[in-house]
Amino acid sequence: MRTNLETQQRLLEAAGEIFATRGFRAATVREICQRAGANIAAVNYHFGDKEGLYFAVLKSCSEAALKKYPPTLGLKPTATGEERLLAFVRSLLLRIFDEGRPSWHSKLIAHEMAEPTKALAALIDKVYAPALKQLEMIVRDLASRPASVAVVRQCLFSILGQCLYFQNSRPAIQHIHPEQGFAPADLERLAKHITQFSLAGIRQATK
Amino acid sequence: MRTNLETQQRLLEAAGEIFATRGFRAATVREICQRAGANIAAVNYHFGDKEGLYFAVLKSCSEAALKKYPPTLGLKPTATGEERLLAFVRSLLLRIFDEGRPSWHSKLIAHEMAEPTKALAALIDKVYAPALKQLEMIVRDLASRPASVAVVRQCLFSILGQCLYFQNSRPAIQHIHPEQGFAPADLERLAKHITQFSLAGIRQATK
DNA sequence: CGCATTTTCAAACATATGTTTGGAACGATT
DNA sequence: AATCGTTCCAAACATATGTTTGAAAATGCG
Repeated sequence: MRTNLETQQRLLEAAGEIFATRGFRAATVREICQRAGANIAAVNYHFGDKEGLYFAVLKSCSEAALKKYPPTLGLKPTATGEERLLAFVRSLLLRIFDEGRPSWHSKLIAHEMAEPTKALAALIDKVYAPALKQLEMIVRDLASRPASVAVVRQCLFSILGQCLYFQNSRPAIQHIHPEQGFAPADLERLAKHITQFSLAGIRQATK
Repeated sequence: MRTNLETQQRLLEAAGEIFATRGFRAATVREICQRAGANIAAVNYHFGDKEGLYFAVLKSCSEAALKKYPPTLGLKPTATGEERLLAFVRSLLLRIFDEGRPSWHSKLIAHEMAEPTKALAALIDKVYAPALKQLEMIVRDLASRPASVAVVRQCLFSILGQCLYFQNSRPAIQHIHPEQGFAPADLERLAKHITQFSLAGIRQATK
């Protein structure tokens, strides 16, 4: 009962990376098994079929991402709205630019958006919607005065859009601005910019 | 010499729609030919291979999008920076939410970002980079004072990100906010929000 | 019309890919 | 050591897909 779990684990690892880079459909079971050092039949034996493996990968990566960058963000209850916004933005950027599972998670979601599978709805409910809800609290807190649902929502879109841009347009960014780095210091600068930019935007939208 | 062009045209139409929804790899020649009412061999006869058809589609869709929403935006030379920003944002949103070729173009780019093909670099140089350059002029004009390259760039990212969010996360948006409409009036409201939000952000970043 | 070129078509081909299968190897338990 | 359930594996299978082919149909032209 050890090699069993080890093989499953290796498959999850290999599949996570390959699904993240190629998407569900373009990823091949053969490539996954080869990288995992497993037989071609291993996927069907351990996960039923390719789709079962994919769902398991999504589950595994979601949990890994939420564990490495927990929604609480390690903030004190006394943190100001601005601090919480910065923490939210920073954690999102860190997840996007991380190497390994957390970034797989972002890439998997990106692929789902471009070419949805049956897993999309559940993934949104489990990961995407809670993050939005959390951001909504922050924005309401930062608003100059009680804001309408529509205005708050537009601010959410503006903030999320600024962060996810680096997920969804990275090839273009790197092609046009090859000198732009994304080391931790760069990300911190970026997070601060997005936070300040959004703070001004929120105040403008709720003044 | 008539049916010839007609078949090529039908193939381009059908392929545009299918490549846009499924991406290059997941789209099948058979489905494209069926929708175009052409024989399976038509793609290879007229475009060499599937990739040739894909390149032709990209070219066709780029031209169609730039023709329907030209970079000049129909603005007077006397337009203020704010008007030009609004026009830029609006045209981008219109292209994203359009039905037909202009939206195919956006979707094709989105697929390229998620799973790049050999066409990506040329596509960026031809379409993406010029738009960025144009936006850069607007931002520099709106800055409170001469801004560094880095600050301007971050503002570009912020604005583009807000717009492209609706391209790259639409499934999530529609799932979480099913009541959110995207009729012309909604898009106008959205464009105004993004413009005002960004205006405040730019001023904050360049103060 | 007669002929050459172009275009269309049904079928076949070659390859890739998810899945199944029957048996072998393995590990735990008695 | 013997047995039983689990896991692994090489091979085969079924299907999907891009491409090719050779002939038929259509088209242009004198």
